Amino acid sequence: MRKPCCEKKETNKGAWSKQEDQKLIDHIQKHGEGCWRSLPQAAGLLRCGKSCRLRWVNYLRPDLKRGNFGEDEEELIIKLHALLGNRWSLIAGRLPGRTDNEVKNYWNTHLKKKLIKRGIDPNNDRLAHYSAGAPKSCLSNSNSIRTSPVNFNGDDDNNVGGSDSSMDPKCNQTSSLPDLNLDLTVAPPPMEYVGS
DNA sequence: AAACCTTCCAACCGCAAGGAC
DNA sequence: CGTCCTTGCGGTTGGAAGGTT
Repeated sequence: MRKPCCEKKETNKGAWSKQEDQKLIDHIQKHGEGCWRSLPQAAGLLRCGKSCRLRWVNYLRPDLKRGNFGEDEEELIIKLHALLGNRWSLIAGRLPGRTDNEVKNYWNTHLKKKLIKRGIDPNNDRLAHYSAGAPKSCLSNSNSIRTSPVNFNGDDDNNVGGSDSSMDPKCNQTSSLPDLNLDLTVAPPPMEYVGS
């Protein structure tokens, strides 16, 4: 039986206070990320490392974009989800400044409904796309996203098609799927995202 | 104005992968 | 090689905020 990550130590739960945020930011700015296990004590926080990591990754990181998703981002999420399924971290990895949690929430609250409106089953969008009835709006309306072969290789940790042998079989079908005409390379951010 | 309902998002939980020993 | 520990991921939940009656 695995021990809970926070043992029975007295740790805070729930929403983070500004002081806690500041402590975490200060500590990471001084020492960098890493060793989340020991970070709370070192930073003087009554939180478990997991909680600190989540707070940093999802909310405090300076490179986070935040704010509404653009249409390009929406379409990209939809396409990536059709290809990858609920692999939110991979999807988020293709959206600079977005976190897996943010993408997941956005999918569950906005995009699911959007797909349903389009007549696509969001739980089965992959099948829907791959069968004959894929709505044009999903796959062909990709002017904003360059069309070229899927690029998942390189030095990226999120190497999808490569070493990830745990990938579910459906993902391995990608090589035999119809040409989805997807480009998953990260293009330079559109101007609207630069400097805002 | 108040009660109730719905939506949204930050945070938690449990599990699995991978590295260290 | 097996076990333990840490990290990261995805699913789920709780509560605040906004909307409706």
